[in-house]
Amino acid sequence: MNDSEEPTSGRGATGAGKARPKRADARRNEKTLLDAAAAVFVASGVDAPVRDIAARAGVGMGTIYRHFPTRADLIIAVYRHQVEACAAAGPELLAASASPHAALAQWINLFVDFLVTKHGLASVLRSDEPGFDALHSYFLDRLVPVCGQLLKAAAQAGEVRSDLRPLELMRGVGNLCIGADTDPRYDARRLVEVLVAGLRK
Amino acid sequence: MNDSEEPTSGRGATGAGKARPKRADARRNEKTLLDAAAAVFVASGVDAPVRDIAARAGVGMGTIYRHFPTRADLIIAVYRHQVEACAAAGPELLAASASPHAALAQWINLFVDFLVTKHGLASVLRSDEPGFDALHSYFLDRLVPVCGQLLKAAAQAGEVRSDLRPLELMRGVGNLCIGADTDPRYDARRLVEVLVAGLRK
DNA sequence: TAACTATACGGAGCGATGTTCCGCTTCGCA
DNA sequence: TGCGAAGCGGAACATCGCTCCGTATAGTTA
Repeated sequence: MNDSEEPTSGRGATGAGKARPKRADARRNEKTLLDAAAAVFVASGVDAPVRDIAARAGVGMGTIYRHFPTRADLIIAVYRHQVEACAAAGPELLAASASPHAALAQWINLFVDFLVTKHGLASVLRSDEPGFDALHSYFLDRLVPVCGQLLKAAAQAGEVRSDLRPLELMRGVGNLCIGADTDPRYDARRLVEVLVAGLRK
Repeated sequence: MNDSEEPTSGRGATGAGKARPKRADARRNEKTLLDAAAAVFVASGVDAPVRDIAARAGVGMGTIYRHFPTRADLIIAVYRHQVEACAAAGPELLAASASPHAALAQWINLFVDFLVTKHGLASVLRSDEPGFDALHSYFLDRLVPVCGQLLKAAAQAGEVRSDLRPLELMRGVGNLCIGADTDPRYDARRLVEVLVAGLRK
């Protein structure tokens, strides 16, 4: 596919005309912005103000918003690689593991580790906050099918109940991870483990 | 206890001097504000702007903030009765039910019903949002002990695993309820049910 | 090399929101 | 009836996400 970090959707919306390549400074700034955003997210959490990211990258607000139409798009771009990796791990685990339920559990662990290590990502994943639909949708669109595959395999093996949709499971796991990074008394991993245990028939 | 709806903490902070009673108009306004807030919360969700509540009550911003130092304090005051009722239901269920695990499950259902019917309450319950510590703390302080009692009874009866702290269970259940009111595809009740099932030894 | 134009940039500014501040009003007591 | 303290209203402040538009520059072309 297109290997450049494009914000949200393919750009070739209007007809077949091949899109003009971006100017050199624009490409440079996009990279700079992604790096700055990643650094700021680590330092201050995913909720960090857009202004901080712009300042860190040494660019103006306008620049950030031309490259990433929305705060959510920037977050998506920063974590796209890791989400893709997580999605790819699903089938691999299923193939490598003897029991589908074990594969499901391992895959969910992967997802939880990802969420828990990104300060505030889980919080921002919940749909309600306006403007974050794109973020929510991206995660769900990408991961729900994978989860569905694992869940279906486990259900067919008779290992788990079959009345739970992958969407619900994913959102449940995501929700359980909220706040795991700010309160040491709250161990999201363990709760997710309990949830996954509850899946068993 | 003190039957007046006091914002956050007992007011008699400074020494033993008995606090002067509030002026009549102040008491009236407090009631008006609580009613207005409850109505606005139902209509627009718990995230409704403070200005809307002030407008609905026909008072200025200053008035709201003198009675409730923070948006969170107002939310607490509005839902205090129901939270207390939920807390009181714990021991009753434990006494009435044959199996402690069943009592726990029923009690959690009560809590989930409460959360799910208040638009946006669950979202606002997560600690991270600054200024909402009070809300988070109130719910936890009030309900965690009750949950602990039920959990302990169930553990002692050998019905559930004993390595999960009540705080974690409560936060997990609360988190699972986030977004249940905005997305019909997400059934929080069922997920909580799965979680509670996972508690079983 | 020198114009010239599409592209990109910067940051002031807008609208929303939570919260604070302070001059004015009103209650309730003497 | 007067007066001080309690209470009130809402303008104003700080912080957000995001938009707009005048200016700068990359890259092309003569």
